[in-house]
Amino acid sequence: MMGQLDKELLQELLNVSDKELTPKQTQIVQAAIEIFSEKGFAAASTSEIAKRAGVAEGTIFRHYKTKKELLISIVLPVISNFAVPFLAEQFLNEIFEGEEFEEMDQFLRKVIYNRYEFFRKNTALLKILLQEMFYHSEIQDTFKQIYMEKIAPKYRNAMKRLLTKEQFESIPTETIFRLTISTILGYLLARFIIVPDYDWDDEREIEYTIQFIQNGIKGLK
Amino acid sequence: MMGQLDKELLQELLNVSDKELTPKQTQIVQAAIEIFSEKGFAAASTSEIAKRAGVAEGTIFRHYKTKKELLISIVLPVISNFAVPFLAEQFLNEIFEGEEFEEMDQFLRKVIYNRYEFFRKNTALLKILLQEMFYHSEIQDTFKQIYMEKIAPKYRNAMKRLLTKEQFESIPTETIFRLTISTILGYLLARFIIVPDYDWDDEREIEYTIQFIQNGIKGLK
DNA sequence: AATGTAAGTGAGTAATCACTCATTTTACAA
DNA sequence: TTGTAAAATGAGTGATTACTCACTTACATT
Repeated sequence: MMGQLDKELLQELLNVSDKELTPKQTQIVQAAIEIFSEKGFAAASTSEIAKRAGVAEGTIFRHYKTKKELLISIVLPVISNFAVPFLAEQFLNEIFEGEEFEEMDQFLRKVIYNRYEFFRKNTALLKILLQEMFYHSEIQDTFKQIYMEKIAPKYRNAMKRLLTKEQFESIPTETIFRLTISTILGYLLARFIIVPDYDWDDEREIEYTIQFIQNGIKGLK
Repeated sequence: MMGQLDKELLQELLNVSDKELTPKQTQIVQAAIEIFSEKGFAAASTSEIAKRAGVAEGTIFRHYKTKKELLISIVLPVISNFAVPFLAEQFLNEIFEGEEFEEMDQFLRKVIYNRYEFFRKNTALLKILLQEMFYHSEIQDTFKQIYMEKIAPKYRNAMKRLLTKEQFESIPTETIFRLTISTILGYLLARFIIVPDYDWDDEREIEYTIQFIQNGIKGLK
């Protein structure tokens, strides 16, 4: 189960604001991720987390004031990583270094394969995020802030390059963003969270998904 | 809050297998829908449900053996109604009575406007379904059964009419279904559950969504 | 080796949980 | 009006919950 967890993201989780975690604290975070993901936050008990972590229940509350604080410390960093294609300068630069021709194709392919790996490595964390975002305002607020400050402006810049002038001026980028993200997330959620046991032909599905988005956007007027 | 609930669906909920519900039982179901939707199943307490329903806590367990049985009795009928455009013969017949030209456009428009109303009237029920499907195998099993027995074959029939022969034979209908449903659900979930307070221009969004899907599919090869 | 500080422990606590059941209330046919 | 079965009640149950705290252990520094 934990073999699936992205080691880099875990590392980041475990070093919130330069603070080193003790070995037992690491065990607590790992156990919490597993159990929150399996049963949901509300149905997960601190006694079960302590048991799976191989730790006394009191140890959890040495490091986290409440069960909710433990959840938040796990989930908030995931949001930033979720949006990383729009945060990292380098990521978009690499796309625009290629030939002008078929830039949208490159953009989509790069984003989808990158986020595919992210979902594959962090399925448990993303399931927790997906579930709990509806019930915790801290998560919603962080999401909105990152969308407004980081994602939306960067995405708008990317679309200015990738769309025709008429399209960029007449169609709201929010709408194009919604259509694109729905299609990509629809694939990744189906692939890793809703029906992971289906016999997926990933390469084929991703190619169809890229074609679908590209032609879908191209035809908008 | 309950004013939003689809009266027909509620009626169906309240008459599971010809069984009439007592007035207090109706109040229990209504309160449970509200509270499950607000806090999630696991975080909802039977005492709070009883309080909001204006009923003694024991009354809940006169009608439902367990809290979970109450949830299941509420959620399972929603799945059938969720899939209704693909179940009702009449629905598809009306679409195919029109001109051959632009049949796909009619199909998408009819499905989207129909499901838009369904989401608008049953937001609370759909939020419960969305949340709890990941944790209760009864819900997952019912979903899979309805998809395999009802939705998939009917959708395949519809696509046989709406796609070119080459497309229908070369592209898996499951993939086309996934791409179409992702886009439609992406819109409806954003519209009613994720950011319902956004200032939505529904007619414009729906038109773009139809264009996007139609051109997206048309370009698949 | 001695000392100080941080980490870890686990029994204990009050609150809340889903659920039970003996009893009362209600609805309606006779 | 009376009899009766179904519906409703709410105090009570044991189990579980998140969280506390007095105490022990581990470990780095001198």
